[in-house]
Amino acid sequence: MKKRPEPQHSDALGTRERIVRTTSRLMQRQGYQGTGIKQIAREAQATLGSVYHFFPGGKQELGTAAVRQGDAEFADILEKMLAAEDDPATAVLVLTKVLGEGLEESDWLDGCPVTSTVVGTAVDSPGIQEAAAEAFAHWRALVAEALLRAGFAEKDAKELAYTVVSALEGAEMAAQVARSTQPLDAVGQHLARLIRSYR
Amino acid sequence: MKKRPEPQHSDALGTRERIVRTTSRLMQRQGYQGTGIKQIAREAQATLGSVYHFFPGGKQELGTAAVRQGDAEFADILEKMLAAEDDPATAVLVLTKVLGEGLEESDWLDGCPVTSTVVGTAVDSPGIQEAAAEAFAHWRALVAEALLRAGFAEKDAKELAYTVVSALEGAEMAAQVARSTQPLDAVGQHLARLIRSYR
DNA sequence: AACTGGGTAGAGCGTTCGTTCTAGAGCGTG
DNA sequence: CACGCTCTAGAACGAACGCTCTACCCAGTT
Repeated sequence: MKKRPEPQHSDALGTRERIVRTTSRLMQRQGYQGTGIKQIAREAQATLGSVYHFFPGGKQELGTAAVRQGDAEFADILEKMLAAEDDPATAVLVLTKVLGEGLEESDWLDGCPVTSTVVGTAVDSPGIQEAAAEAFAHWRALVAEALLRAGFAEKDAKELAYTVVSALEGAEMAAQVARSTQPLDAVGQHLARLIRSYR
Repeated sequence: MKKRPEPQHSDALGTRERIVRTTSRLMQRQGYQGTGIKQIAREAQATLGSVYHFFPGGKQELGTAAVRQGDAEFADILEKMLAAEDDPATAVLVLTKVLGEGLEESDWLDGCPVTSTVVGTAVDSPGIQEAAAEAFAHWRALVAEALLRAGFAEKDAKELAYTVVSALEGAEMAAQVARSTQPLDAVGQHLARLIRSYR
């Protein structure tokens, strides 16, 4: 009835998967409005027919898929980082360092994929904005869980999670614009200090 | 030789001024790529000829002018808020409240004009990215000055300024996406706490 | 009265946009 | 072998894009 070919070799992903990843990567760099469907098809080595076959909702559906892809990718990193350190303050500090390195290695091109995709789309495309809200809520939940595990009070954990995720977003953007890791470094130090002040 | 007509009535600004403000407002909502020059001309009640007369550099020049406009507008608010309170921690807290109110009143449409304009333009338009970097540095300097005035050590003031501006940016974006002032409220409380921890 | 130049006006250029549409390749099932 | 179905392929459409261009208005100067 159904077969599952789907090999995970880097270049041998299924067409749908290739389209989503390419969309996410392109919108991360050029934003939603700056990314064309024909460019996506070209770079994903797919055709327009395939793109509209898998995403009949057109560009908006591609955008939400890209946001969800970015959500999942960053949630993976976040989860691993928070699990690797017993102290959440240290985990956040390490995370800012890792984000800074990634940004610098991409020559300051690859910021937060969710942010770049959602900015400037709220008006005409509520689906994308919702997916982005879900992504932020998802990340916030991961941070709050880690704080709870470390013994923080529930109220403190939830409020700190808002600040941690917001500050990380802002610092990544500021670092990208300034082409410097300084915003991420400062935010890392201060978030660690803030978290420790609740122990 | 020269006369200065330039009345400051709301609708009687000079054409150039009208174009800049309209561009800034539109790019704040729709981003750089999502805003067309013809739309700018239409809404500014100017013609294409006038737009290219004042901005021969085309869309990129309009974008940088819009970013500088946003820079100046927010710097005004920031300066007044920091001057109105003796305690910088309180000033930041009040600021997050004000930003939240502004966001809610615009039905979550008007986020940071600099952020929305610069996201997704770094690749092809370095001028806009530079103007945005200058805006962030400008705001950072205002915050650092206020902290110095309040007696903070120079190193602490500068590092805190990075975190305050980055966190505000991130919180405004998060609030806009979540359609809620919660991110701004949490960041306001935590930034105040962080600043106070240095006294 | 003639000239000058900053500013206004918008038709039109070539290009790209998102989307639609028809045609066909490949393949497991009747 | 023919059928149906998923997926690939890309030409074509109308609309919008950024930008160029010529023409014109009109105050100030000579």
